[in-house]
Amino acid sequence: MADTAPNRKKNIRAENEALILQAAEKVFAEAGYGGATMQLIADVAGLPKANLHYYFPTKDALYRRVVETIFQVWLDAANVFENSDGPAEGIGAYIDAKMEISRRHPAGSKVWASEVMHRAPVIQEWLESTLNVWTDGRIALIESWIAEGRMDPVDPRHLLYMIWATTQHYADFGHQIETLNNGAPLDDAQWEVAKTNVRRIILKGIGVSPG
Amino acid sequence: MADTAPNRKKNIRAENEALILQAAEKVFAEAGYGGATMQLIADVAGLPKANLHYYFPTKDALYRRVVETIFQVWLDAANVFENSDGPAEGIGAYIDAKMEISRRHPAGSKVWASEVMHRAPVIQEWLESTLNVWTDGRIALIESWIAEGRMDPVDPRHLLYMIWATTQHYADFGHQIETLNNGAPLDDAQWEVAKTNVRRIILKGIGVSPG
DNA sequence: GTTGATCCTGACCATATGGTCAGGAATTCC
DNA sequence: GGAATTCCTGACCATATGGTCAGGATCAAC
Repeated sequence: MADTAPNRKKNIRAENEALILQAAEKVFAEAGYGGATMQLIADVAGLPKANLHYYFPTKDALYRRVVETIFQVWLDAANVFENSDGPAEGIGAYIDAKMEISRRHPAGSKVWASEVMHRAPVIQEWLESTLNVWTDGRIALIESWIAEGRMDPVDPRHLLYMIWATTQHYADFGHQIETLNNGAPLDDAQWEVAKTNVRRIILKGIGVSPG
Repeated sequence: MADTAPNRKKNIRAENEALILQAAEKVFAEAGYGGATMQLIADVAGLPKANLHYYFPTKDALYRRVVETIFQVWLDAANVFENSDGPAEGIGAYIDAKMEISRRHPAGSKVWASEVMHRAPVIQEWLESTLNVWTDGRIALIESWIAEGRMDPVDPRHLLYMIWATTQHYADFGHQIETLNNGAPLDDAQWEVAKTNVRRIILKGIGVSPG
């Protein structure tokens, strides 16, 4: 109680924007863009609807900000790949990072999935530029590993798709997984099993012994 | 032109329902339940909106019928597993079948994904019963293969998740894949590469030599 | 060609939703 | 303490959407 009072009005804007963005991410994830309502987001954030429009002029603007936030998370994880020494470390760590995102940031993953399923009205440009470049870079890296005989000659592109698909599945289809787990979310041990299985099957599948 | 005229009014109901269901699946897939409008579905189907309500009383009823159709497709593919002789054939054929569905029925896959992401308002009961039973059965089968030493001792549940995730990814994230393929859908050869890679990596990953 | 059944649809309605705005409350700064 | 700035919000509006309905068209059967 000694550190909330002092900031009053100082970063009140930042705080409220964060509050709204968090609520919005949750609602957009659970209802989709079309199903989400400003009123519901306001309720989740615990603010009057008019207040949302004070910070974010339109629903679209709010949605865009939510999606932008998700890019950042995605990019952060993507960089694990960069500073790696080889397939075992690079791909293994990337899988771990993406599994961790699915666990800690499931709503973001769902918003991304929803966005792409709806033909990426907001991130299309980003897909064509940043993601495309990133993917090509990673493909080149994987091809060099293949050329050096450090892994099987699989198609790098489809390997990436498999990693994305499998890791994001734990977020996007979390409800289905929960249902098949007697209605309970995966606990720590179960997440560990999931992560280990994904890493092991993929790494062995491409001829890499886990390092 | 000799066989459409005679049936007039005969199975006109069946024909129109099919037409509407097809349009609805497409629209629900692209816009989500909340974003889809009866008007747009009507436009896609080429019928007046009021006509939709003649065949389907509410948007919800129409959506349910669409989702039910998708179950059927899913179940048909699931049975490939049943009549198999071992992991190489059973899992390999299952992967092929699911890849084929992603290719031929992408809208259905998206509707399914959307439904699950929104906490399965329609199919929850089905997830808890049919899917749960099916999954347990397949897990038991895989465990028997493991016990017989015909594949590595992986966690069968997470293996299934990986297969679902990877194969459905080609439908649900089809737009992203298309964008990363210079804006063009995968052609026949590319689909073959995708299928082969998925099958090979997973089968090798679980210690099965493709049979 | 009349009857009964099914199919079709333009016009209409009630509601929900995104968005606006005028006026007021806090807070900071001098 | 008062001026300037930022923040807040209840009440309101225009529009879009799901859904209704009365009346008409079409068709098989006889």
